Amino acid sequence: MEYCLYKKVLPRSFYAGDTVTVARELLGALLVHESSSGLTVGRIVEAEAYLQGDPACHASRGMTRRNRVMFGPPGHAYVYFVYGMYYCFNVVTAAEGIGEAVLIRALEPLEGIPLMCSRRRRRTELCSGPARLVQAMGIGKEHNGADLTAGSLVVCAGEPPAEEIVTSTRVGIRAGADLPLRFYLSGNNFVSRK
DNA sequence: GTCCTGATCCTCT
DNA sequence: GAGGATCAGGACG
Repeated sequence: MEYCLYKKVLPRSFYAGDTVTVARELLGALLVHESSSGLTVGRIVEAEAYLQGDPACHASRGMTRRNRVMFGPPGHAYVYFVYGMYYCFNVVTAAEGIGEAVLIRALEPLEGIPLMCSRRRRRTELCSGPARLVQAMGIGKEHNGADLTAGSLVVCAGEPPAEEIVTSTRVGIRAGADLPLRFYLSGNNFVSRK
């Protein structure tokens, strides 16, 4: 199967708008990573919005060295280290100066599945969870700040999803736990949690 | 400086 | 279902 990658890359303007809208519209889009060890592609099936003024958002208490890419121009990757072991991958949204982002929580593996298996050292649950997909896609801290509209790691438009979008509360947080800022594709088997 | 917490996942029981 | 792995940031003093 072939993808016309560079025709379909989502433009920066896609990310510049309302973060909740971007989070919903990212469902069905394709995350593409062309690395030295091969191409991996996954369809985004689950995402969470993190907003300015939202206590769960890393940027809620202003800019620090860690979160500064969230305040930069939209369409860049914000990759951060959690729990001493794992990385999570976010897409920076909203205008420059506003610290908002969308956490990608799950992908449906499409291309490079053998490579994902070898990176994950398992054959199931390759991309169903934020740290899992980062591992399967070969994303690392070196991608923090990477431009997602050009380069080896990009987001491309996919087919509009046939599934309905379900809204729920976010996973794994305490502050802001009641906010309906998690979105996933109904019935999709690759979502991390129902 | 020290302490604590965390947008997680894996391996047991 | 529970606990461990493992470390950077942020809050405090």
